[in-house]
Amino acid sequence: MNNQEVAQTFSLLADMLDIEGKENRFAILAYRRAAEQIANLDRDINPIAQAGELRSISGIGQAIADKITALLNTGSFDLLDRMKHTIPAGVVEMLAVPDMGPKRVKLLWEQAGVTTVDELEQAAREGKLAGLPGIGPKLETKISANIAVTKKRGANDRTPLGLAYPLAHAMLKRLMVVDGVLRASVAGSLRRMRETIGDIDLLVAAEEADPVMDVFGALPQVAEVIARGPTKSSVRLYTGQQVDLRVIQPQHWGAALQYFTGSKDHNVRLREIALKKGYSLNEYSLTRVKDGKDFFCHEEREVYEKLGLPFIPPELREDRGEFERDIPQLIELADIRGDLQMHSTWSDGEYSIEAMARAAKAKGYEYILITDHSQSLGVTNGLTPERLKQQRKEIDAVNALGLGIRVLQGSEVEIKADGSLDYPDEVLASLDIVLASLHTSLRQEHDKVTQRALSAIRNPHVDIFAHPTGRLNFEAGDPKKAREGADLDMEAIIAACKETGTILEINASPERLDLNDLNARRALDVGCTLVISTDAHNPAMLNNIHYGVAMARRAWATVDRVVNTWPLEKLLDYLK
DNA sequence: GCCGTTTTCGGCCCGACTGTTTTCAGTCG
Repeated sequence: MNNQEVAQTFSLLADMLDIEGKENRFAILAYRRAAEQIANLDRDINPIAQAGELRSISGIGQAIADKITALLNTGSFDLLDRMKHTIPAGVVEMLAVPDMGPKRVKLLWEQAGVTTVDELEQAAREGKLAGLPGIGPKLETKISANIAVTKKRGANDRTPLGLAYPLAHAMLKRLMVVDGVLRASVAGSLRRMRETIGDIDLLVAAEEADPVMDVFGALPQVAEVIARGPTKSSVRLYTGQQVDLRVIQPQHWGAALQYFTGSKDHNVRLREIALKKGYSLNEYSLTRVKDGKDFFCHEEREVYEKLGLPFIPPELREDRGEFERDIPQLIELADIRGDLQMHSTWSDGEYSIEAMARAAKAKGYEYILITDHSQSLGVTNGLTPERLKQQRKEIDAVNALGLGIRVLQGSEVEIKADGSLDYPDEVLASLDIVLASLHTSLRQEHDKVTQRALSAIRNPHVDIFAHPTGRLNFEAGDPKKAREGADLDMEAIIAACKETGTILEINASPERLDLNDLNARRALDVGCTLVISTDAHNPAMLNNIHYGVAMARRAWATVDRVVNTWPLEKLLDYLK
């Protein structure tokens, strides 16, 4: 069982206990916290369990550690078996329908015999829900509509960051120019730059909420207004996402932005710390408990300052150690000096080398690496060794133009299905920097694909292992199309990169984000170096670099560990 | 069920909105 499967098991257990309604609610909360910590773990839980070190994970005590051990060894544990026996799977699935929580699910199951989402849909349609305790005609209609939305979107359908980000900023841009709006920001998981986003959260400061709410509800992206109160509106977009807007008074800005950025677990920890220091924290202010005095925070930073904490950047607010460890000076967008993966018309890029160089110079870069595909990747017009030589002449010519940016020749060399590279060593040796990556036969079984990657990493000519897993979060033009990455032994890959000095790429293309934050953090913990590259196929795509920087920040990366923040001389020295 | 720079026992974050309610329960984040 992998980490996500273990986490889902405890989340399921908590759901079942919630519905049953007998267990102490804090015990259920403990199961949920454990699930969250396991999902956020940057290492495989199996070796941790084998070493008997599960209790070193925050939120896991002896009881849960024992359950995890049994789960990993036997596939289940007693309480899980008992609960699965007690509560039908279809009953738990009803929780995925909005407005259906544990109480209503239990009510419908026990008093109306509803045991699946389909039966719930039918019961709602036939008017059998209204009249049950606490349920009237409005809720019945709402549940019916919610089921339709759930079925259309799929239960746990989070939106990839790269789709949610432009959507949210387009809406925010419109809200910012509403009369009376003083400040506006995205919040929630989008501000933390998580790789997937649940609901989109927007925060606005204004004296009057109504004009903002009016514009919000009438935005062209909005299909339906779900809720509207004096400070909060929720809408559903045509593209399926829910967007929550909070409008607050300007003096509440700092506390509100902190609160709505989350994560939930981070905020719970922060409020616990506040209470220990004598303050109660909510989204409006810090309140001193002894005399009820309110301390407003105009800036988010003041919330942390008042509690005696360093400012914690949004990307770190996941309860992954940010309260225990020193907060380093994280890498920033402005630290990037060059882009070490991009394509030109020599293979499948859309612009000439000169055009890419000029665009990179305009971004303030000092160097770029042209990394057109290698010969075996036919669909991309990959380069033969002969064409590589011709390309070198063109690169020399571009460098002779005096554009103020250094253009290097590289290649994104295919790691073939048998683990060999697509160019002989003497060709690789002629390149300034060599990337190796997997595009084909990604579905090879675990050991085979891992060995294949390892043999490339161990080739002394290979400098960078690019978009390591090969996963796709979505595909431009077809957002629903995604694919899992190769089934790599990431721990072995990271160890080999550390041993050989091979650089691991964070591919900043929003379709990839590969390495993701957890893998990148593990790589840094082990001592690897990283590079953040856009894989641009046109000048506009160079701007995707911020997604990669965000992943690196979520991995706690500092400039000394990210090679394309270095001056070119230092980078080339390192590669020798 | 977890946890401790007040605690190894007694706590465990806080508020908005809706629908069903004559004062609040349920859901959500």
